Amino acid sequence: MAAMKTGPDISLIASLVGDPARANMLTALMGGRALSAGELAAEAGVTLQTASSHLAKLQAGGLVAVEKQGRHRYFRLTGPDIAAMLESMMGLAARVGHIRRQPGPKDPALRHARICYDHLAGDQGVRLFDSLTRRRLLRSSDGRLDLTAAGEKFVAEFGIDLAALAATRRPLCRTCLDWSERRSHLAGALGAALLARMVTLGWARRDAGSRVVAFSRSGQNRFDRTFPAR
Amino acid sequence: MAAMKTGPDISLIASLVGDPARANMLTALMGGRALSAGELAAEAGVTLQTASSHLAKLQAGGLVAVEKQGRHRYFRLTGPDIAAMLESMMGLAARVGHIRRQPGPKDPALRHARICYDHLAGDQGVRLFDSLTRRRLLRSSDGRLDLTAAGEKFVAEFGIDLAALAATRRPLCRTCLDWSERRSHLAGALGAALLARMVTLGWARRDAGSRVVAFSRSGQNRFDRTFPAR
DNA sequence: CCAATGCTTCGATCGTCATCGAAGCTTTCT
DNA sequence: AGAAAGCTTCGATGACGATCGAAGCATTGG
Repeated sequence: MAAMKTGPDISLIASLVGDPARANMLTALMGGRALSAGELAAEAGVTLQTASSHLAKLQAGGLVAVEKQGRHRYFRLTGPDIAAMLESMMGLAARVGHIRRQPGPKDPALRHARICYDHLAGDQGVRLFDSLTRRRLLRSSDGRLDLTAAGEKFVAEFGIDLAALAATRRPLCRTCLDWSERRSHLAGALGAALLARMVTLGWARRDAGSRVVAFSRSGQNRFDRTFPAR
Repeated sequence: MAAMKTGPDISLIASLVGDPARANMLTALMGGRALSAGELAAEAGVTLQTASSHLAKLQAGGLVAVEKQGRHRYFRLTGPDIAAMLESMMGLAARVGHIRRQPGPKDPALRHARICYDHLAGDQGVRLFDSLTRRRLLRSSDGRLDLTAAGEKFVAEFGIDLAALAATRRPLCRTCLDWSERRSHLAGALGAALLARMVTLGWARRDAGSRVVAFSRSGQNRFDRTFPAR
C-alpha cells in the first residue's frame, strides 16, 4: 500500500521518454517541424507498426499532437516546454556520463549550431544570447526576460516584426538551458524569429533530416559582426 | 539496426525516473537531506529488497550517491541539477494533466512553501525571488544571475557570510522553474543559504518526513516585511 | 560471543510492453 | 473503379524488469 502521494506524476512522463525508440522520436521532433509517422519510424529505427503504437502513447500522454493532412499524419511536440525538458535531460545525461557510443560525424556540427524546437542552440545560440545581454539589448528583471528599448530598435532593424510577435500568445523571450554548452540560450517567440530571419537572410540553412544548422562562410561572418562577443 | 544516434542518451535517465517506486524515492530526496534505504523504501511503498535494487540502479545511473555511516547507508541526489530536472518534469506533468489521484491534505502547504533540494520553492519561493529582483538586489545580465552591490549589502545584513559562499565551487545564484507557480525561484548557494538562515531565525521549520516548509505566524510576518511584494 | 539491526544478494514468479507479420482502413492518384 | 500509399489495428512472441521470500553479510549493542 503506497503512501498517498501528491503532486504531478513524474513517472508517467518519464516512462514515455524512457523507451529508446520514443526518445529518438522526441529528439527528432526537437527539430521543430512536424514529422510524419513514417519519418519518425525511420528516425527511431523501428517498423511503421511499432512507431504507430509509440506515437499513440506519446499522444495519449500529451507529449505530442497530431495534425491530419490528407493521407499523412504529422506529429509535433505539444509545446516548447517539452523541448526544454528534453534539453535539460540531455544536460544531465551528459554530466553523469551517459554519452552515446560514438561521438558520430555530425556531433561537432550539432554542438556548434542546432535547432532546439524552433530556435538556435549550441555554441552559436549561447553566443547570440550573451551578445544581446552584454550589449543591454536584452535584460532580465523581475523574473522576466525582456527587450530593452534599444533592443526593440535593434530587432526591428534586423527585420523582425515585433508587433506580429506580440500578437501571439507565446512569451516573447525565454531562456533555455543548453546541454552542450551548459549555459542559457534564447528561446521564446523572439528566439524563433531570430533564427527564421537568419535563414531568410541566407546566413544559414537547416540540414534536412537532422537538427544541424549549417552556417555559410559569409553567413558566419555576418553573424559574428552582428552579434559581437563583446 | 537503429540509425547511429549522437548526443547524450536521454532514455537511460528517463527510464530510471520512469518507474513509480524510483520516482517516489527521487521526489523524497528533493527534500535535500540524505535518506536511508529503509526510509526510502517506506517512502516508495515497497519492501527493503526492492528498494535496494532500485537504489543500486539509481546509483549506477549517476542520479544518487551513497554515504556509508556505520550500518546505515544514506542516499542523496548527486546534484541540484537533478532536483531542477525533476521540478521541470513536474511542471510538464501538471500542464498536460497528469496530476495525482487525490490532491491530498498536504498539497496546499506544498504549494505555499516547500523544499526544492535545499532552497525555498512554491509561492513563497517565487515571492522571494520577485522581491529581490524588483528591488534591484538581484540582477541578471550576460546570462548570469548576480547580486548587485546593494544586494550584497542586504544579504550580509540578513546574516549570511558571502565570503564563505563564494569559497564553494557552487554557483551563487541560479534560477529554478517552479512546478506549482510556473515561475522562477532562487536556487544556488545563495538560495540555500537564505532558507537556512530563515530556519535559524525561527521563521520557519522543515516538516519532518515531507518537503513542506512551515512558516510560523510571526515568521510569515517578518518574511512579508523583509521581502515586500513591491 | 551472541543477538539484533540494516541492508544486499539470490532465486523464482509474474506482468507488462516492445516488436513485427498480417490484415484492415482511409485517402490520393490515374 | 482500381491501384497504390500511408497508417492503424490485431495477434502472437519474446524479453526485460519489478516484486518479494529467503538467505547472506556487515555493523552495533549487550
